[in-house]
Amino acid sequence: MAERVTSSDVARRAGVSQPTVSRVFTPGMRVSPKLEERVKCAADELGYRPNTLARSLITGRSRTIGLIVAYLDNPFYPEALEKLSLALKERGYHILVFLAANQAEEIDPVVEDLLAHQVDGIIIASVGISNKLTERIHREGIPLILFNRGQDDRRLSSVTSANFDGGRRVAEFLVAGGHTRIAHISGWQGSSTGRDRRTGFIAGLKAAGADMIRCIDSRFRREEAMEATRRLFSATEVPDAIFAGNDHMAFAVMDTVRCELLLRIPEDVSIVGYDDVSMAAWPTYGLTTVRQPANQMVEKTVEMLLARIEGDATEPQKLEIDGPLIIRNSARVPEGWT
Amino acid sequence: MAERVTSSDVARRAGVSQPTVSRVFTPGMRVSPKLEERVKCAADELGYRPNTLARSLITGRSRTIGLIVAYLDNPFYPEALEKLSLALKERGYHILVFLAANQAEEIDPVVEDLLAHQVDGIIIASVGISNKLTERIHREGIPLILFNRGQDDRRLSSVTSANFDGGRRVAEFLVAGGHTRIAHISGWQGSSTGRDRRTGFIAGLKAAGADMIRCIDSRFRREEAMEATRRLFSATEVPDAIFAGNDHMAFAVMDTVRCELLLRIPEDVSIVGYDDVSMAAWPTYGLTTVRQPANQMVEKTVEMLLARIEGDATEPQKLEIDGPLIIRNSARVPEGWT
DNA sequence: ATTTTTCTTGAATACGTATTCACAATATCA
DNA sequence: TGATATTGTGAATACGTATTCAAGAAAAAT
Repeated sequence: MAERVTSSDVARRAGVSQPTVSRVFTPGMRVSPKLEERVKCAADELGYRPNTLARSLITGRSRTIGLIVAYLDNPFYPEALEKLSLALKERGYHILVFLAANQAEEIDPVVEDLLAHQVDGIIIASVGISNKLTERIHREGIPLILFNRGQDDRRLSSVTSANFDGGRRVAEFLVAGGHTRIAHISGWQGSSTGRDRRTGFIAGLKAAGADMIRCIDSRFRREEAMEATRRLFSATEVPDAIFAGNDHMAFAVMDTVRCELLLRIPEDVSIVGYDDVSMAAWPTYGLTTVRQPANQMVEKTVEMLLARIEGDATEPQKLEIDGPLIIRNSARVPEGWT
Repeated sequence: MAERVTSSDVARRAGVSQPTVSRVFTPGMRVSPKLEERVKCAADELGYRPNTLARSLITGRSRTIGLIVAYLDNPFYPEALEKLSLALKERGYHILVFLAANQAEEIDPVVEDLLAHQVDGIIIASVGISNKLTERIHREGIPLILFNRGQDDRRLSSVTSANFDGGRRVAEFLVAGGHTRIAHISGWQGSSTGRDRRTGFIAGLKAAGADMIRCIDSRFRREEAMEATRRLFSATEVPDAIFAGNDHMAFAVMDTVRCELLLRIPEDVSIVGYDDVSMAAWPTYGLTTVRQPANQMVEKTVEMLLARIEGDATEPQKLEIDGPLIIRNSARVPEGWT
């Protein structure tokens, strides 16, 4: 019933050879205007479209990028996904999406799957990859980029924001605001992103002669962040400022602080997040947060990826993009802060 | 550099023929245990994986589903995407994702693109499709399902929630709650989802002898919903209840009502949404809303799709799944409401 | 007008796998 | 044991396109 129409069918109807049809549909190939018109006409009548699979089999490139992403409940990733999809579409690439549902899930088989699909490149957002697979991918020469996640391997490229600096800047901001009992609800310490923000934060506090009263790893999870908040406030020494490892957790903290503990923000406690997802600007939250410049991050990711796919094999590189602290109403603003 | 390893390479090394290698990697084909072991061993040593493209070219099925989705800023869709991806992965299918960034965008070329990629089926979430393309897809016999969106065409299958009933139920709930100045900020009236909820709502009001004081189409957009809210409250007759066409807009309404207009919810005005995204349960919002049973919707979508792909061609059908009204704190609860 | 060059086109082939088909080898039965 | 049924395997081919390669037509140069 699904009677496929092939280039040969078109050729027959247009009275030309199959290669001619192929040339008509291959950008950059020259065909005489007369034949081109005849072929296009016949193709339209038959409803012909080149079979991408067969084309990819020949050329060795599928114009498809594999994307692995987790944490879709954190709005940063849908936003990034949207931008990535758009940027790649503009350049004629498609996206094969895999969701690494839970953190613990092994992504190696997923990557194997992508390789079997002959993707031209791979973007991995917010998850890590095993050494064995890194080796394999490196050998096969297929470009891979870690998005919003670094990994200590010379062969891997990554694009992140300047997480250490961001964490440090938050520390300076909170100390300057006169906070004395500062706590941190950190992102997953098994991830570079979570670690860098934390170490940057600690370094910033130390440089200012301050310290944290408490640090709880809530692994970027809402429920854990809520639980951590309760723990923080059930201790004898109650925090007057909390830095959350990302916005997603910061919202959880704010919800808990306001609705369960019935405290005011920022009068009783200041909250700072990380990412600047669009929700952070919603008036209900008005979250002070470090912006991850998603547009630039995506742009650079795509750029690096395509450079390695189409151009000459560039060296792997780790890119860190700086992002500003966006000041809103969830944290006390120091006097005369610029 | 990217030295591909093919089934022939494996065959040579294992001392067998290429078809034998193929059989080893084709489930359901029988090969003697001895050879199977030899082949698997050789394959491992060489790092061989069957080339999905070549395989699909032969079999005519790519085990890939095309997914078109818009409105990724409405958390309902990332949630649905995640569930869809998971359900399809379990059944051995992959997802080729296309984002129809803005509403107005023509999705026809996108579908054409999917067809060229030989997808086995197509899921379109929250967007419509032209008659011409419907005809074409119907002719080619490739299964297509509209998700969370209906369309008046006998040839199209769709899975939605019972939007009319949902709207009606909200009306009954608000009237029973004693509201007398009820307004509706509707979803896009160009979509069945937006229309059905609205007409159901109106029908429910009418049945209860009530009426709307105002209805504004905010096309599922946050900004427009905020603007609509301001308009509602700048009129002489101010609403005491607002039904928003989905949760995404309901949050916008709540933000505006509380932070700009400085009114209390639900004391001054009741707000009801539609979808029951996970955010609706966040204590800050506690949104009373009609649940779209996303799990069931996804399950049914996948089931219908695969039935048409793998099984005998079933007739197109339009499925409506009922969802309950979830009562939280954003709307006054009628006395003795069950 | 003849040679050289450029441009078009078609015949043949390759991409990597799945699938007949025929044949050899083994197992089953009388 | 001989005939038949049953596997298991390899040679050949097909899937739909892109890409040599050689040849023919047209244009440019002599």
